[in-house]
Amino acid sequence: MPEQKTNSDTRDRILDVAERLFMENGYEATSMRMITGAAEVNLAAVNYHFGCKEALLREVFRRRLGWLNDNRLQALDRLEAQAGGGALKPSQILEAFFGTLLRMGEDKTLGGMTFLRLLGRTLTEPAEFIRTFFASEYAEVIDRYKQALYRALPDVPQAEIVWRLHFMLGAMSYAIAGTDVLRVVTGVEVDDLAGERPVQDDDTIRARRLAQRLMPFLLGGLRAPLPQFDEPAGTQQELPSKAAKESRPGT
Amino acid sequence: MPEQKTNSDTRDRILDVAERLFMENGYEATSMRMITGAAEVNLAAVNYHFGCKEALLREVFRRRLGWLNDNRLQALDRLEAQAGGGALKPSQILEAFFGTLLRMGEDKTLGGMTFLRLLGRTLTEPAEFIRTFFASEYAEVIDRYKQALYRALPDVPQAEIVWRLHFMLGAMSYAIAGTDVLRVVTGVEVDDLAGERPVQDDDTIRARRLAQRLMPFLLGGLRAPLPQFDEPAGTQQELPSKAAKESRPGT
DNA sequence: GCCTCGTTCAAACGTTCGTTTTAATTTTAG
DNA sequence: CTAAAATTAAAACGAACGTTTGAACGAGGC
Repeated sequence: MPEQKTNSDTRDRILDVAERLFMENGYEATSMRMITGAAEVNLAAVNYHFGCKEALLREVFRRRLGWLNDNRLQALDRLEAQAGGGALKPSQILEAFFGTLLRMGEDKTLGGMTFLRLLGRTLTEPAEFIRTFFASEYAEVIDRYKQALYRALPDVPQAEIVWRLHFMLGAMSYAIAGTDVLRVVTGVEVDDLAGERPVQDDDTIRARRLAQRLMPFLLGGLRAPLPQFDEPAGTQQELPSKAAKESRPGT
Repeated sequence: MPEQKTNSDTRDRILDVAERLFMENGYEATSMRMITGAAEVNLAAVNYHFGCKEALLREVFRRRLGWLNDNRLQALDRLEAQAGGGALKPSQILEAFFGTLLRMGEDKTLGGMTFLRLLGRTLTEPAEFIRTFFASEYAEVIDRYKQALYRALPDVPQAEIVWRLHFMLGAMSYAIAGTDVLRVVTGVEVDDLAGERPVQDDDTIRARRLAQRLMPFLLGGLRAPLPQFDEPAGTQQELPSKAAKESRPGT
């Protein structure tokens, strides 16, 4: 019966290798034999320790998402405690949500950029078991942050906030999913551009740079003026009270 | 005279079905037998008409991306002509790039939302042949729009513009990839929120609504204030540092 | 010693994959 | 009309897939 008691390093080696290979090739294109071969364990070890391939993928995520979403909730708790019942600033909320994630990319013991890229790519996988798994893992944290954003932006229709949360998740996932995706479309390495220091092969620097660039973008999008709907039903109000509506970058 | 069952009928039926199934299941999880079965053609017809499965996927995209990127270039040509050598407004550039795409979602003869969702999901596929194919298909249009953005935002470092272009592509792809992805994370249907009229099953309305909400977000992100870099050894604000590294309490 | 039990191992299971083959059929052209 | 070419049909190919099997291994308690 597959029941783990001891902390066999076989189990962890499988998880580490699977995490990397799922990221590099995707779930379907990564075979059990690729995983067990790279991990130098027997082919049957995966089924013994995890049951089946689907369960292996779930476990790869469970061991990381547990930490991630726990810390996200704790970060939100801290903010709300020190706000003493008042509404939080949108920037605080985004920092707690996205910053916690991006900080995982700096810590190899938390999966580093490998896990972040895997997460970004897997969020678009259409397989049903993946979608339902993510839904259950994310349900609580998304609900808490949604409520926080509702309070932080009382003048913005809630549907609009959900849409923008969606947009932000997309921007983050693509940004995370790697330089790869960008290179596909732009044809260049981001790091090679505009006199920037060549990046050393260090996930810490990569993750920190990404965070520094992503957060302003997300905040700008979140606080953008509301769209004007071309429907007969009335005109929407303008921007939420926040400033920085027409701020041009630079200058 | 026999039926109009010409060869191109078989070819197009395969392409239409493959487009839909690749969108629903992803490339790897869609088998030739699923495609030929749903298209009601013989199994060998795919290999006869397209050569192999990879070439089929490429052809599915080629017939759409050709129109898309041609129109994107034409839209940019029009804008630059009427600007008479001057710089364009960022909103014009985004409208030409993303608006052209989103308008495909309103036109069933151009693939409609099915193709848009497929495109959004496929951009993250890690398979090498897909990446190189997209790189060649997108090379010209991306370069043109990049240059236009450089001129439109002369005070913004070019590396920053490339990053934000990346973020915008990500937000768009996720938004496009469907309500599915959002439902995974939020657990709700977007259309059910905040007193919005339930959407009728009409891709035209869906695509138009998406465009109206996405464009302000993208523009807000593109023009957000530039990030402050903490160049010397980490003197940034002390955010909730990594505490409680291995916590998975309750849940 | 022997027994137990969690783990590893080599081998094989049945299924499905993308592709090819061979023959029949339809379309095209002189 | 006839022959060649184009297209479809049915069956089979070998390879790879996820999974299962049953025996062997190795440490710990009696």
